[in-house]
Amino acid sequence: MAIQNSISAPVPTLRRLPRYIHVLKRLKKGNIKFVSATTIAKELGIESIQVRKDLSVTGVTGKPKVGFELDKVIVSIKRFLHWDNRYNAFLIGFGALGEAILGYDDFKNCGLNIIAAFDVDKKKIGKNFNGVEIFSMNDIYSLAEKMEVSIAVITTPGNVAQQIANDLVKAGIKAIWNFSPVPLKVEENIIVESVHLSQSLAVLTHKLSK
Amino acid sequence: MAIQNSISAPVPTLRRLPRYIHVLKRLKKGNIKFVSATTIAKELGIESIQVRKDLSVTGVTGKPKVGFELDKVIVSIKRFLHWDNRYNAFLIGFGALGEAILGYDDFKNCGLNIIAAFDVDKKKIGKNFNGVEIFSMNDIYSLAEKMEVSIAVITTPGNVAQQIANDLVKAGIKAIWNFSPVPLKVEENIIVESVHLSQSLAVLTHKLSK
DNA sequence: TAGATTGTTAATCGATTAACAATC
DNA sequence: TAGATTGTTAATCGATTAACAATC
Repeated sequence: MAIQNSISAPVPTLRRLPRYIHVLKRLKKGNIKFVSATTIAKELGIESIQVRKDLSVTGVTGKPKVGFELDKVIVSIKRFLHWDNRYNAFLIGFGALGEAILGYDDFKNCGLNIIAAFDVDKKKIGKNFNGVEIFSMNDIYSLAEKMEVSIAVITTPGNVAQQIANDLVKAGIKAIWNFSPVPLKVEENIIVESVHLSQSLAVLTHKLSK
Repeated sequence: MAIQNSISAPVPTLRRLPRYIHVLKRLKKGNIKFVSATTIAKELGIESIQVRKDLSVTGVTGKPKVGFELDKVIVSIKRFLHWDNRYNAFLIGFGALGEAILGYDDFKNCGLNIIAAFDVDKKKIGKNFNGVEIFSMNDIYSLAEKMEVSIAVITTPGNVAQQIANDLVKAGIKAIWNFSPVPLKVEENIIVESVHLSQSLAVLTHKLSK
């Protein structure tokens, strides 16, 4: 099987694409059919040339003078991000953050299909949240082997995150969305995307004068 | 009063600095006093030259052959990010995400001091969580005027976020940590730092082959 | 001392922005 | 048609990486 996915894009572009979807969906409610790069740019406070460059990587084309067809752009971005299907996912750690993620139904439109959650807290195990059952941490490996899971969302404390990651990789997981504070070490072909809110906070507080 | 804060740094550098603190604190537990840029880099899977460049912006210096003194680096980064003091903050929206943020005590070490929370849910109003009282949304403006608040953490749905931002800016807020999905429009001198988890998810799913 | 590491200056790389022909 | 907008190629900008002298 040949390695596909040769079509890539700069990470900053990938990160802007969901913002375009958001704006476009909002405009769509106003019954608008076509939109120019300038309009999208204004909504987001960026430059129109950047919007055109970004959209071009998804393969969508517009009409000079007219702009881009809303629906075509949305479909094109979604396909490019693989948001036109859903990857099965495990949620590891069902604290407040885990609950926030599981409760946010819109992630279903972002390729994420959480099919099981895991926690150490016996009071939570066996319960059901938003249609997803919460299992014991001990069941991760066996369930991961049984089910077809691509993504692990790790919201546990740092001290257990690496071990959990190891287990999941062994069980065949392909990608980790890491909310734990530790830098996970995994083999080359495993995708790790980490969210560290303190990084965002650093940008904010640094800009604030004392 | 002169405008200070002329010392700046690239945003990617600002975002890496908290990661260094995390690694350094971990090493400190092992009773290590000095560390080389190479060691830090290896822990994070990046290049040592990048670590040295990043650390240099904070003003800290190391000793050739020996490396950097752990404590000196931590103090230097914290000062640079203004994490050596705390900014008073309001948390607007006390859903699962708001609870996760309020419950994460380590943000206190990242310059963030949440002094009040706000929600529309009458069942939550008047309650206390992690030492912070939850008020009615209607009290935001009056309380913001009374208290010395620098930061607003907005975790509300998108449809009310802009109005809340407007009110808070009028009441004298300086920065907004925005978790709502809408792009907030505020006057030039207000700092807005947005967290959109779908952006991170886009990077992950795009890399995943179908 | 010799070797390792810092810190600075220069080179490279990649993303953003500009310019402009093509086109509806 | 004239004007607005796309899409592509080139120029600029800024971050990353390389090179290397200074130094403990």
